[in-house]
Amino acid sequence: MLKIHNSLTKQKDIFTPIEEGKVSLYVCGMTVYDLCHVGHARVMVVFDVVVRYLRSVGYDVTYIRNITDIDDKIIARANENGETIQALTERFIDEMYQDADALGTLRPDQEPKATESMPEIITLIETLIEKGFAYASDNGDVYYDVSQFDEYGKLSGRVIEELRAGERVEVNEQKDDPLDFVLWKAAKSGEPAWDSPWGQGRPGWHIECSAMSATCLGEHFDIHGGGQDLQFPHHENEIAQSEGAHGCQSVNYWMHNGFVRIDDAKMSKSLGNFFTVREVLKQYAPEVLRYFILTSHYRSPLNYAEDQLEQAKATLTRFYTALRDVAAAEVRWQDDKDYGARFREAMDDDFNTPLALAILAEVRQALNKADPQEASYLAGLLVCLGAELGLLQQTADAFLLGDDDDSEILTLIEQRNTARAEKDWAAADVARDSLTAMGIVIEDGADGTSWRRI
RNA sequence: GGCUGCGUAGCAAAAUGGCCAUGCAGUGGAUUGCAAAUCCAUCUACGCCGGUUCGACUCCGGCCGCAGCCUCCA
Repeated sequence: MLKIHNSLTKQKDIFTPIEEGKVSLYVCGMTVYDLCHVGHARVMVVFDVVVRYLRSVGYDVTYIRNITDIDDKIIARANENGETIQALTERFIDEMYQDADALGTLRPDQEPKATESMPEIITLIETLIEKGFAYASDNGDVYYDVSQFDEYGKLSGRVIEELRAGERVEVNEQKDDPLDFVLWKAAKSGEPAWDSPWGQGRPGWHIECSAMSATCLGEHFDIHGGGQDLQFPHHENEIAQSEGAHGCQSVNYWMHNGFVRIDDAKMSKSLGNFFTVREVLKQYAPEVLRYFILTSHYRSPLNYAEDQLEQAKATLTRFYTALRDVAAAEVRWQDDKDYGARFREAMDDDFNTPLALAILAEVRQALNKADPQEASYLAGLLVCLGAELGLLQQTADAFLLGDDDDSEILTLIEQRNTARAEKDWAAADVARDSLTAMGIVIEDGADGTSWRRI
């Protein structure tokens, strides 16, 4: 029985889909004006695992992740760079795919873009005005009237009066109330703009997700995900918009993943303390980053540190070492009564990937001890369990050896083995020292010498 | 100030009212020409103070410390 921690109820709820056997999932994606950083990687990997797991236990999942391709930052960056908004966003959408693909994340079923959803966005704003949840101001802005939505604050646990007391909301003369938020922004000169009943303008940030989720998944769907920082105000506002306009509950389960931190501070663009996925992948295999992300539960903070990546790398090396030279059998983990059952228990408990990885480690150890027939089964089990986490899907050689030229390595190994055959240990060690200097580790086994890169 | 969440061994990270997490690192042993890999064994825990209980890392209360949100942010 799958349980999901629901930000709306603040507890683990038993997951019951709206329509039996089907799951509709919407995840807030990237604003495309720069490269993805490790925080973005976490969202991608976490929800990738959610999708993989839900599918593996039989759900027909529709996975939507939007792309925000128009907003203040995009406009500012395009101006800075002296390029068009379209050129900028297309470039970074392409970069995003490079990172997402490297990390082995499955493509969402649909990736709606804000700029391609204008009719839906405008219709939604019109509905909100008709129903009295929104008002147009003199300058062509349209605002959501927070006081009209009784349940405002239900997701983030906020109370309107307290927000007002906070006094940190900037005063804007166009708004009736400082807490009201913008649905449609009137265009300033030179800004990209779309026609609307309120004049030329562009959508506010929150409205696009309400429009696109309803378009792709309907007015009421199962799971909405995103980073914890989106819980307020973005998701709170999304609820106000969707539920105000549609008059029904919009989302059953809200999932929020924790932050990536550096030195105990949130990794963020505004603090400037971020690593891009691209930078990390220069030094580590994508699978290492993915493994690192999954070593922590998705709701916990994840402290980014190089030695943690080294640990992840060492662990993966052991997994692939165990898989090396074993012909993996075709196995369905769902049929395995021991490890498979415990894996399911772990994942059913709000996607507990650290516990799931502990079970994979047990399989690995059993595999190392097993006789050939059992080994083949356990290797198959390991690979198919790994698949649900997006791990262990390469060949052992691809991970351990890489695909750089290895002729020199093979020559040295041959030299060393010739020396060993003659019991010329000094010469053998010279060859090995050369290999060590090249970052190569040698392993003499019963049937020959194998090697791997450090 | 308001609202969340967290504090587990050298590092990372789970579960659990009474028994093993797990990974990386360390130590001892087996194995090896020596290594590596592997196996066996093993050392380090539950922020502090009270309470509930036969028994608490686990439940309750207080304290301390940390992070996040309240403003753009995955």
